[in-house]
Amino acid sequence: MNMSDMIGVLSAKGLKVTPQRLAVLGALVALPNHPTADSIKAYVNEQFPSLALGTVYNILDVFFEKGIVTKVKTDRDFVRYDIEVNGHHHLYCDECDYIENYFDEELDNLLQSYFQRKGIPNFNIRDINLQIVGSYINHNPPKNL
Amino acid sequence: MNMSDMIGVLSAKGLKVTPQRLAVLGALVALPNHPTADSIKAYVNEQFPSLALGTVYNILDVFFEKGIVTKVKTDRDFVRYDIEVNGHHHLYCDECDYIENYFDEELDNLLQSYFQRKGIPNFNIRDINLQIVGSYINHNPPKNL
DNA sequence: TGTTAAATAAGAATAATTCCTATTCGCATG
DNA sequence: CATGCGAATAGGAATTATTCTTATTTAACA
Ligand SMILES: [Mn+2]
Ligand SMILES: [Mn+2]
Ligand SMILES: [Zn+2]
Ligand SMILES: [Zn+2]
Repeated sequence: MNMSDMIGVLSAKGLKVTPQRLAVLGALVALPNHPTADSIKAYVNEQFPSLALGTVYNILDVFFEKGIVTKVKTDRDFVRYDIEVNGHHHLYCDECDYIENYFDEELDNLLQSYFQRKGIPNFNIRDINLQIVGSYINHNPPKNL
Repeated sequence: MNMSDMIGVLSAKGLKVTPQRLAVLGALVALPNHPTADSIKAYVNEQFPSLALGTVYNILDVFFEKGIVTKVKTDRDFVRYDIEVNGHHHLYCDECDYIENYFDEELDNLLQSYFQRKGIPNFNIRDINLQIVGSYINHNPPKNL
């Protein structure tokens, strides 16, 4: 995603294009591991020292409301953000805090047909996310959270 | 789960049997909706006013370490606890904060054989949890979080 | 270029959770 | 049953992720 793509993302949602928003969007694209607000701030601050943490939260909230990011559920006490808004699943590493995206159309079709056939009484399914927990072989995770 | 079952659970893990631990265990059994530390305290305090919130957290931590409870991942800023430690999935209601257990052996077999066949490169799967997001028809959730 | 509503910076406030420590208590031992 | 000890608890302080507040700045548009 290049600069004009990012400007397009913001404009398309009716958001003012500001350097702060572009920087946060760029961080979300650059950081591979579902970053926290804090790690986004740290990343952006290298080039843009004046960005305040409160502003990062404001921007992420707006992005969330507009569907530009999603939040990733963990059992730790902070939220992680995800620039990938198309439905996908996650690999959770047991041994570190790495969370990797997992796309699998075949799996999605399998699940869809399973629940279409079987259903859940009294419940309307809108979305299904798998948390695949385990560990990498020869794990060498990126440093950034 | 009755009182002697609960005493058995604690003893089996080498934990001292205290009234506080029994009360928290009882609350976990009684509260159907993956309660927070705070709602466990509120529930227990009705019969046991002296139980301190810090003690609830201590006890839940010990239970977690011993595998008596698990933590349920949400995108809100507090942790919810689960007395059901056997592998299962969750229905997340869109419209309220209800989280219901979902057991489905057929589904588990389906997933297991799928991943046995397909695998994930460089990753060892230990556990798979589905977050099934949607809404109940005619929803009338219990009051307790 | 000037106007204006929206966005930001900075710091205070909030709330879930953790930490600290004096006191209490379960339980093993005699 | 009494004693002693290490573990557990109560209560409050500390921490920390997140939210709130407000004065200042700025992007967008006429
Ligand atoms: Mn993701
Ligand atoms: Mn559960
Ligand atoms: Zn790892
Ligand atoms: Zn509901």
